[in-house]
Amino acid sequence: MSQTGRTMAEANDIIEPRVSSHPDVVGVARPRMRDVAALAEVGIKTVSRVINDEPGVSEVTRQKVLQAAQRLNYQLDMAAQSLRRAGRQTLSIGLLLPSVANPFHGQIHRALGDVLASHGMAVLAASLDDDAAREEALVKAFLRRRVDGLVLTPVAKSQGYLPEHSSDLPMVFIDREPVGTDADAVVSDNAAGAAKAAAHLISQGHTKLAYLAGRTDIQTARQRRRGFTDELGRAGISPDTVHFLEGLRSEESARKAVRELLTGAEPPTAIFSAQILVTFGVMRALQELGLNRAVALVGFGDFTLSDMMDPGITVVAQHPEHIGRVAAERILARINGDQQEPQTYIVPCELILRGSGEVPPPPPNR
Amino acid sequence: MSQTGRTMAEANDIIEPRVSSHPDVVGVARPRMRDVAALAEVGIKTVSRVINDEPGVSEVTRQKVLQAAQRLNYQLDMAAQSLRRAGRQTLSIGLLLPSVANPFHGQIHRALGDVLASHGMAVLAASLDDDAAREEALVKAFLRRRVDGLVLTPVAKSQGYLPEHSSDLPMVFIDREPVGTDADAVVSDNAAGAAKAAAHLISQGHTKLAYLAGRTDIQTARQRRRGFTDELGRAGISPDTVHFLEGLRSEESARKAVRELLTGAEPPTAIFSAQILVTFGVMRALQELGLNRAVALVGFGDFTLSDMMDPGITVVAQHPEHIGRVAAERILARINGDQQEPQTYIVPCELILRGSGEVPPPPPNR
DNA sequence: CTGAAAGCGCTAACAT
DNA sequence: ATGTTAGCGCTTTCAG
Repeated sequence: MSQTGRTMAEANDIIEPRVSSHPDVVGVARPRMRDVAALAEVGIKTVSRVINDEPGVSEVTRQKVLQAAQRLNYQLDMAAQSLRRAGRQTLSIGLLLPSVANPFHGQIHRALGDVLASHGMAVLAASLDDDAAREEALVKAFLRRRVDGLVLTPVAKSQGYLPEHSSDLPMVFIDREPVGTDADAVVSDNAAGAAKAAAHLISQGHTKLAYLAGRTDIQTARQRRRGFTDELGRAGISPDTVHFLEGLRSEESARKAVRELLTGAEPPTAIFSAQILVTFGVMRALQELGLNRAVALVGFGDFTLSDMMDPGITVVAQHPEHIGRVAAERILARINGDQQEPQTYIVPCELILRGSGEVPPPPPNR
Repeated sequence: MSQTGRTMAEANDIIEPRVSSHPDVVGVARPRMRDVAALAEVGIKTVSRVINDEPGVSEVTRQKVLQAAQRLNYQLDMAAQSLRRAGRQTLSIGLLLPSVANPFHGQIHRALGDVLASHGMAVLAASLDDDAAREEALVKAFLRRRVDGLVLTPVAKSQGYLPEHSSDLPMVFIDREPVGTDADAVVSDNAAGAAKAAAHLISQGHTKLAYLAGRTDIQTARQRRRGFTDELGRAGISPDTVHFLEGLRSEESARKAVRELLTGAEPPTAIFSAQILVTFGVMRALQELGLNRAVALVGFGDFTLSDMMDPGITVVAQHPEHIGRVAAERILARINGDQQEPQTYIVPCELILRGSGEVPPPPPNR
């Protein structure tokens, strides 16, 4: 009655602490199922059944195994498990964000992580920094780790670098839609949000508007611009009377641009900022010029303390928790075999009035 | 000359696309080293050598293998690799934070992730929400995934739940020191930072101070309080003249507390807030009471737009990037076998003057 | 209800 | 320089 080459008596008496093979590290190697089986005096498969909550084990045996596992502080090795298991899932997904330090994406991460954690799934997170080369490298790194799925904010112009059979790998794009690949996407309703901002400013009586934005090469920026200009059209405002200042890559460049805009000819009476850093730059410029209560401002993207500004900043708020939650649901569905046609899920934006967007235009006289 | 039971000719001609065993998923299973070996007409070990950049392969063979790998879009399976490889490392670490949505911890995450990524290591991140039960559960989940190390912000009163041989698992605590476990820690110099704040307010002539804080049961809060009171002692200010309001668990409770404080008897002329949400509450209360330019404020913890407030908020800034970087270096060192005595690494704080801390006390007359 | 044997994809150790 | 074999810790398959 030998068990894996060791009698039961031996199993109880002789504990051979395998020395860790780690360089410079002395210590006892972590126990394996064999060790638990030996201690519980059962076969290894019975341990496997107990650990995995499979049926077909008597309660007595179960308890014996659980006690042995506890005594040895046994922890299943999921890597080994997933190597053999049907489906071969690793119960992990890869998350690629512009930066985990960015509050907007941090909130997405949080919501997504919570949903996935409740399904026993782990999240591997990495920051891209709008670096297309990194995007490709990190996707490959995640593939080597055999993640069950990928959730990413694409920065590369195209996701054509993905292996042809990428359809095998569940993927959900967030914030931006993919290019050159067909996959689910979860995005804000950028066009409608920007349109709401335009409509709001127009409803306050403004006609001399300015549209300020950052990068123009990303989809979200184009959608916001389209929503804004479409609304101008609906309101019968000629785009010629609107200042479009784009390509503002930093808070500082936005600040300078606004200073020039407002001290130049035909200054606008209301500003829409399509990007959060641009919004910060606009706020600075208005404050410096003492125009914060004289020029209206609506910003795309909410932020902490927006209501503490003078005046409070009216924004088009995105809902990162919502985006994260939907992305989590989609990736889970795909992992579980959902084969429906890839689809883009649109999360609505919300116009939040706080004062800056309700600054009226100056009286028409003179 | 058979290769894994298949002749070379067959290897080239017959491609047997194993069907994915995934439920409802049709598709070709990802290629293994065997497949690459067959295509390149070499042994599997040669493929292993090439893929892992091991020496002892002729350039010609190398190229043959690389081409085959590329053609099949081969990606190494790191899980299988780590199962057999010496050292058995998974090249991943677990990161446990209060919340990945918290900007302070997001910045730590970012810095840590960058350093680790440059060493080919992945980061599994999870949010704890100050839930001790979650801490333990998530640590175990990470252990099952065989992370090479753990970086965590402890919330449990003690880390005694860790397996006895936890010394085998490299661990670095951040923001707070561990209890009941001996491990490296990387923390802000909370005491010195709070002392700087106190010294600054006192140097501005304030003697009627208030100390507001959140939870009192965490180490960082106690250290800040100690630093603050120690400085009072050095300056010869009796703690009896100082209001200590602690246990303010939210921005709102801080706001209310400050309103009562300032409308009550013996109002302070300067406030130190030991926690960022408390700082926000204080700012709100001061603004509501119209006292933002009349009562001095120094807050512990920097935040976006702090300089845009009226007045700018003087803060004791922590350096999350620095904390993250040091934590990454420590966990890497430990993983690589560093056996030195566990140590606490203290990252200095910086007092940043922006106006609110430089509000002078009211003139003594009356 | 239980367990022995085979094998997941890979690398270590040892051939050749 | 290259290949063969065993085995990492686990689950599958199949036999009791």
